[in-house]
Amino acid sequence: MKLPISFYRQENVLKLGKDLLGKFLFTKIDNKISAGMIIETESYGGIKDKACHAYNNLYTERTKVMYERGGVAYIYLCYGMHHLFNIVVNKKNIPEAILIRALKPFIGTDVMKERNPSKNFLNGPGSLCKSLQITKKLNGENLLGSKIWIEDRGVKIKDKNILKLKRIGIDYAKEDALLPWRFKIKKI
DNA sequence: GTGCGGATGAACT
DNA sequence: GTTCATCCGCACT
Repeated sequence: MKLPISFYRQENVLKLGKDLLGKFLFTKIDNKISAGMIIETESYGGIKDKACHAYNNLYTERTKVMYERGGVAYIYLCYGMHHLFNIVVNKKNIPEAILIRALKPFIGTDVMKERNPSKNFLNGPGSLCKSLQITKKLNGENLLGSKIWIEDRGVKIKDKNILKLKRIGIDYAKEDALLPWRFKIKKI
């Protein structure tokens, strides 16, 4: 079943980063469904997090989506070539989001490989967006809609099987770059 | 209008 | 571990 809106409105972005592990991200683009299980996330903690685009309450055309109520998609272009998909959480005007970094194939593997022939087609935030055809067109899209959504299929990840690691590619955030806000399912 | 740096990926060693 | 392709968005003038 689709995650209810109340899930996204919770106020603990770190708990949500962990809770999203084992959930399933779906897209339906051009009438083709593809999906994967979320196995790695990173939490971005609002105006006090130097790694967050909304640090210091920065409000621009790009970041405004993060100020929406939880339950919408924040998608932007990085390095001029990669789309990155984030889940906006918490209340309106609290700009917190969770970046999806990796998925495990579930549905529509052939379609995904066709869109992204690379070996790591769901490993890495830019790669998985290419495979699921997530583009800026979906920026601000409601995650309970019919184009992009997240389902709970009863998979439970125990806390002892979750690795807590520092986030990647944000060295400019100085001390915040060391925060263990990346969550990953331990390989069994 | 202009300058500059980035929440990356792929292909290397 | 390294390099580099490649261009949007932010902050300024």
